[in-house]
Amino acid sequence: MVSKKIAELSLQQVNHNSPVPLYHQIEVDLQRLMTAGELLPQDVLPPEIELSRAYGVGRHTMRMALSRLTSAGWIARQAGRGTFVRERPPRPAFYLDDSFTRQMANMGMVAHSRVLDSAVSVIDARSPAALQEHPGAPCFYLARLRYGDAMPIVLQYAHIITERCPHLEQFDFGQRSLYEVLSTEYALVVQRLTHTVSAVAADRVHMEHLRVRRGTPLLLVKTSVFLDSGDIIEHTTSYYRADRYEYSVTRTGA
Amino acid sequence: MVSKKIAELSLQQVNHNSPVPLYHQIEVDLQRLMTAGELLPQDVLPPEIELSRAYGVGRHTMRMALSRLTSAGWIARQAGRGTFVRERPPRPAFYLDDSFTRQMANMGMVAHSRVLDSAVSVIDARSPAALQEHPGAPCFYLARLRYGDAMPIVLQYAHIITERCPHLEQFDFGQRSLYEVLSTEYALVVQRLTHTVSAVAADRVHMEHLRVRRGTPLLLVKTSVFLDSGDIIEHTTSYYRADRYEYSVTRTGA
DNA sequence: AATATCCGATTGTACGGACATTATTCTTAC
DNA sequence: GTAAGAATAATGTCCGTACAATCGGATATT
Repeated sequence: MVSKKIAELSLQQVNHNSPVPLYHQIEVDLQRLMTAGELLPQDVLPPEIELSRAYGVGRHTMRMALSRLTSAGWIARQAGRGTFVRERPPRPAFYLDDSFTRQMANMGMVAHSRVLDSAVSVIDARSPAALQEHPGAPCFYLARLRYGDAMPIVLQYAHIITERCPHLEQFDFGQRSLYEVLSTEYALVVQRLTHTVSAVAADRVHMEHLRVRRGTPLLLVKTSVFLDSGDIIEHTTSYYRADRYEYSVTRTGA
Repeated sequence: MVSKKIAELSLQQVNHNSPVPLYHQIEVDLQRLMTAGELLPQDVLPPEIELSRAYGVGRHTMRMALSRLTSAGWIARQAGRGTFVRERPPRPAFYLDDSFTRQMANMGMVAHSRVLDSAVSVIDARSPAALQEHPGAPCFYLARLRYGDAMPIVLQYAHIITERCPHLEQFDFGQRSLYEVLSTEYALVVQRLTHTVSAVAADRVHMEHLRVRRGTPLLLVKTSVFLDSGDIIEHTTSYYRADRYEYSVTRTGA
């Protein structure tokens, strides 16, 4: 278990005159090496004393940077052994891209979807409960069956309120994520989203589309998306095949 | 905005010969003052230099304690102003134990639980897959049926690796959360936790304890808790009655 | 009276050194 | 050969100092 040599790493020199604290400049630089693949999971960093010399800072400053990277989950340290690069560099807790496409890609599957129904309408009493605060608001409705490779995975019913993003339906959401379109085309910022996960037994509609037996347990995920104005912009109800999909979430420490 | 005087606080002296780091002894002492009400939200702590003198430690050690209390959410510091006691002492985003109790309370129900089985053992091949990286590690096993009012809600199987927290079983987790005990008694910091949610059909064991019919869809939640050292410390498998419980999570954007 | 300036209090950043603790590796004794 | 012990290497704890940055209030100026 030999540590990386200083010479093997393209450390970027710190700027002692910058108003940015030295420890933070070092944090950013090491994060760069880890995201760029110059430092890989399981790799052992050079000892802090060597790093401090290489960066031209005191040991205390170097330890400050390493300690903060430890709290943030980038690295783990063990007395007497060394400093190790952690398995998965922390990702933001907030995925703004289409998580279904991403998860399928992670599992080595190709995601695609079939539109079952779509309509431009308004919010009325038959719309999901989460949207009832905006009766009469124009909305875009989309029912899709989404596949991983050739297997149906999820049946999704999406309602998007188009009051602040007219003609949203013109975009191709096979290519772009909703969040990306809202941000670049309408300058709308997603501030918060909530997921509520439950389990239900498959009924006749699910049986047909997801090709499961009646009563098979399905994951029911309700997603609400809110803008920084506080208004809800999207609500989606999704029925996942529980045998082919897991909902997972990571929380990183206070 | 005048700060508390040292004389007004019943600081407990630290033990310089203890193997417990001084900064951690101070952390625990200040937490005691805050939970006991001797220091209230909005209160301003004495300046770090006075505190360090009062505790008989160097400024660096004092800052270390205050810095850790800051990360944990107990206090907030502002250059030029002072150190303030935060509004709500850190809440369980994290605490397993506590989160069930809290959720039941939110729904106006009284939570209690029945221990079905508990044992001190070691990780072996029959242990959950998530723990297989630590074969032979000592662990504490706890199977519980948890109720909201008189209704069974969830069947939980918890494995806690006690390698770095021996005799963890002596604490009463009806009163204290796992996170709080790890933090104050063992100076261990929870860095990350992951939840994986799936759905399964009730089998015979579930039928009996949760009092549901065979095949009823249940929410299967697997929780893994990791320390800042990168090591997993706990894994819990929970079977929730989906008709009485929803898993929900909110993500707030950058 | 309003504005600008200074000053003291407090936290933040950064340097230095000393010794302790932990894990690994190497040596030695049997 | 194996096991105990010694040396080594790494992180952890703790102390000291110096100066910078920030904030609030007091003072001085207009």
